[in-house]
Amino acid sequence: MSSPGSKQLLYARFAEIAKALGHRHRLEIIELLAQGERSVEALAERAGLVLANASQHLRLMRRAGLLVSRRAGKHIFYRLSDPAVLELTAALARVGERNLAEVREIVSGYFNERDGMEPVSRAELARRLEEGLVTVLDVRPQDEFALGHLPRAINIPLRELSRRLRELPKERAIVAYCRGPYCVLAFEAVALLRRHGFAVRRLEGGYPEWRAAGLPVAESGAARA
Amino acid sequence: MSSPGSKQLLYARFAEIAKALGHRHRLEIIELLAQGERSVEALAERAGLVLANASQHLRLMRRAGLLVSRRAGKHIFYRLSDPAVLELTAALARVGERNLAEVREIVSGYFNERDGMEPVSRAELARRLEEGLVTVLDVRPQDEFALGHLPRAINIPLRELSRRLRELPKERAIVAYCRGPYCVLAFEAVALLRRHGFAVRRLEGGYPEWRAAGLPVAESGAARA
DNA sequence: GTTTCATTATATCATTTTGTTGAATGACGT
DNA sequence: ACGTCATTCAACAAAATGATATAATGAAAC
Repeated sequence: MSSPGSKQLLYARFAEIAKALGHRHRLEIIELLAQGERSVEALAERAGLVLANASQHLRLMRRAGLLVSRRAGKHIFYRLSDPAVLELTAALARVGERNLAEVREIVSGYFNERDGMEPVSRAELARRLEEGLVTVLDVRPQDEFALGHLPRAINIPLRELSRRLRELPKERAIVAYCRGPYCVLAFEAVALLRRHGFAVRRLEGGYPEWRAAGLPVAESGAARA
Repeated sequence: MSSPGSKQLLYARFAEIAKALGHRHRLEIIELLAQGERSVEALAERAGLVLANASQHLRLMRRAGLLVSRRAGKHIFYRLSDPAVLELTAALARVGERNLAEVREIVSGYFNERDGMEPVSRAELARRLEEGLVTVLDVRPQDEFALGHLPRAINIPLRELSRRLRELPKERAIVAYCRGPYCVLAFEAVALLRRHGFAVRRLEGGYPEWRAAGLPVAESGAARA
């Protein structure tokens, strides 16, 4: 070919980005960062990695252009470099769901067993929120809720849910959400609440998808260090 | 976490897909397959790989769900499993262009040097095609043209272009295209034709993007083995 | 049924990636 | 300046990946 290698160079860079996505733990870190900026330590703890290992993964993704970091005091905070990163992981998931039998089995097995109902679309929830007809339940950990959440959402982390059921209304519709399409928290919450007779459905996607769609969000203002 | 590992399984699968994209040669193979179905041998030759090596890469991508294969006679033909694969590589490129300085430099260096003008958008070309005001030039190799091309496009492979200039009109606008956004053929063609005084611009993206947008395409009918 | 030939599988080796440990860096508080 | 602490770097072993040569497969042609 007469190509002078510019394409080769570009594709080498693009391949690096793909490689940076090509690890279970790194995809999980991206899911966490989609909730908002976090320190290396917080990410390591949440992802179940030792600090140095998490640091390695983060550095790799930063070099690939997926993440950016900033220093604040003695902590270093990472965040997604660009909303396009979320589109990228969404495209990855879509290819998987449509072309890998095993993925479809996991989804229909585990996830549909917890919630066989269709999720509530973002558009529908936005409408019903305006009408004030629905209680929105955020089952993520408190710190993630603080970084940003749906308007008027109440936060009951999944692990506290069973002992805080009285905070939820029985006569109103509830819509639960968490980190994203493959986050198990909302599925578990829906299964638990249904067993207790609540009228609960799950939101399509999670908080990052809601925000990426340009819908209104709220912040607790608290954690912004 | 209380998660029973379903998410881990899913993310492991998704990571495999990303890994399958994480190699320069494999991205190039995908670019080629975006033009249409091809045999292992044809792909190996076009990508500059030895057969066994190409076969390995293809198998890997098939297992990841990016490709599917079918047997026809003694040849095995691969193709993209899903249009979502193209969306995935497009998302990859977008993250690269927006977040890697080196990518921007290559694009503005090599590519913009050949064609500093804005490309013609697909919508605009579609409109001007209906009005019959434009000559569409496909500079890909003949066999790729045969697999599908823009309506009324004429095919002059780049390597024949300089000795077939008389086939092109001087007084009409020309729009050139090739395999996709990072294919060098159309850039080289535009540079060459401008030097010879033709009024030529480049199409946004290439044939795969045109077809993915749902715009009309033509086939030479020839190569369909 | 044997031969042919495109493709895939296997074996091998060099290279890269991953995870761990412990040391080094660099900003902060005293 | 000094110690403290979060993060990164460096060094290692284990695992994976990539490329090549060669063998095996399996459909097609005779």
